[in-house]
Amino acid sequence: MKISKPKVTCCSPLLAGRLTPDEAINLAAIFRVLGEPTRLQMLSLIAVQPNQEVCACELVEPLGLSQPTVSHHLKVMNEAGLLERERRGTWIYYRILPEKLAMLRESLS
Amino acid sequence: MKISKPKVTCCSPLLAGRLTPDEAINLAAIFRVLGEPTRLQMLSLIAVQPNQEVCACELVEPLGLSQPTVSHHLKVMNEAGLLERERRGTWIYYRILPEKLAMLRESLS
DNA sequence: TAGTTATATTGATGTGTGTCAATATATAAG
DNA sequence: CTTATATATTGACACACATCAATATAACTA
Repeated sequence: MKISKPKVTCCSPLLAGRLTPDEAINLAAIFRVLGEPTRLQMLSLIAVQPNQEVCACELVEPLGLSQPTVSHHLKVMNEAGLLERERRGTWIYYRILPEKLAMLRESLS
Repeated sequence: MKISKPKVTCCSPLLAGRLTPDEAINLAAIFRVLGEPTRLQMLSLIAVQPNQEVCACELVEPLGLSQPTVSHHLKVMNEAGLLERERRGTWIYYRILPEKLAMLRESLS
């Protein structure tokens, strides 16, 4: 029996053939996550960190949003496969998953 | 005086530096357009046409949506710079603007 | 155990938008 | 001008979701 589920396979190329409804739903879900200015800013903030990661608390002040809102966006991007999270003590650090971005790039080709 | 406005310049690379709020808003607006399953299906339907174009009426039946809804999505994608439109008699034909997709690909790198 | 800090969840609220029926507009042909 | 077809607009409705305050949970420390 198969246990591991493929996390980074969702998108057949957009222009290569007619998308099935399921493919369209899955791909659109990821684009919708990127369709929020706040989340794009969070991604760019993570990307400019020297160690390519950031803890949730470090995002609240530069974004000017409440802690629950930041937590919500991080959860959304994590569940979409755009961010991975690692707990270290009290803090939780988030990193961008470049494979997911690469996959999105392919879907636009 | 300059008349033409640059249609295909909106997105600085997402991970190359901290996005300004304006950049984030502009880029997110395009991703939000792609964040709709119906619109992705429309793009893929256009892409598989032999002449890479389609008239609005040809989309209603395969999508199973009303004519106003199809018209609405076409307008959204046209205003986002993803589709160009050309009137030929009674019909209006839509084509994908590959430059826009290329620009989006770059923004994900 | 209690206290402190980081993160998550809940509930409420306002805004955005996908969808349709009905209607309007545009173009071409008699 | 009238008719027919293609496309756009309007208005209404339902649903999704970004946001916050309040609260809960988790992890560390004393």
